[in-house]
Amino acid sequence: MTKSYTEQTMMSSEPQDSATWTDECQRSQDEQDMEKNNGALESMHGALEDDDEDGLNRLDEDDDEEEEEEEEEEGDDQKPKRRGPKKKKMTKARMQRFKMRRHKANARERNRMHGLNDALESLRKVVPCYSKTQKLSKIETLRLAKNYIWALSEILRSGKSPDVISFVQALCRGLSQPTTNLVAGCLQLNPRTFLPEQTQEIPSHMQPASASFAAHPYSYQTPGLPSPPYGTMDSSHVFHVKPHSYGSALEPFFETALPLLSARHDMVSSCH
DNA sequence: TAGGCCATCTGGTCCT
DNA sequence: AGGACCAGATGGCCTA
Repeated sequence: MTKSYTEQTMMSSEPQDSATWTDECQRSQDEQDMEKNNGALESMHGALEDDDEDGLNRLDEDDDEEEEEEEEEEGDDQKPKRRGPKKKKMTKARMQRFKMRRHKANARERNRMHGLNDALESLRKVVPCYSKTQKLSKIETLRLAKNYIWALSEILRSGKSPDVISFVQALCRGLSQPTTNLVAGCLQLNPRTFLPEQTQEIPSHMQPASASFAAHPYSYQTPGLPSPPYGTMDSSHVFHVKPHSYGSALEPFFETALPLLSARHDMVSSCH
């Protein structure tokens, strides 16, 4: 899995400076002690994932005698008084507990993200163009999945199977150029056959007149996306399509629901 | 080298 | 109180 990567980053990444944390602790001697303890905390990390409570319990006991010092009586009149709840003084034990909580929260967050990524990976597998070597990005996977769902539901709704070009057009709405190429490659279709000739806000292929599908009701709007490729269908891009066999997810679809691929070779040959 | 993508850390918020 | 979820920040890796 990503274990090795995780471990690498765990080892390499220092605890990031957060304003509150560093303000509170200001690199005190305690923190230096804590940094010495980082090794122990790191090794504890594995145990934490197994729901290790021992460390915490021990720390709680350690902290008992210091727990009650709420204080922080800013006797200093020079500084403006701070609003809000008074901050507890960061004792060594409290800091240790804080770090323990953080490590546990980090571990949970990692697990959560891994679960999310697993789900995304399984989504990749049921969406057209699954490839272990050329993985779709997360965002592209979601967009393609949305288009795929829409295209399939449109087929169900209309009761008609669209032509391949229209289907690919529907799949590629709002996708980046590389992903569009990938989808086309999966279908062994030349992207030029379904991409508009000129760049437009609303590509011509998305207009109902040019496609068997009605206009996409939930088409992706690409509102101010940071990177140019998103949502653009500029046919001036160079297409580097490496045709390969259909994705595993697509095969059953075309074999059962869309028996129109027999005409695919005709179309492809007519494109060249 | 810039930009895209990703994993991780972190603090905040909400919920149980 | 603790966990889940979220979004921002950060740094690493990869590619055009």
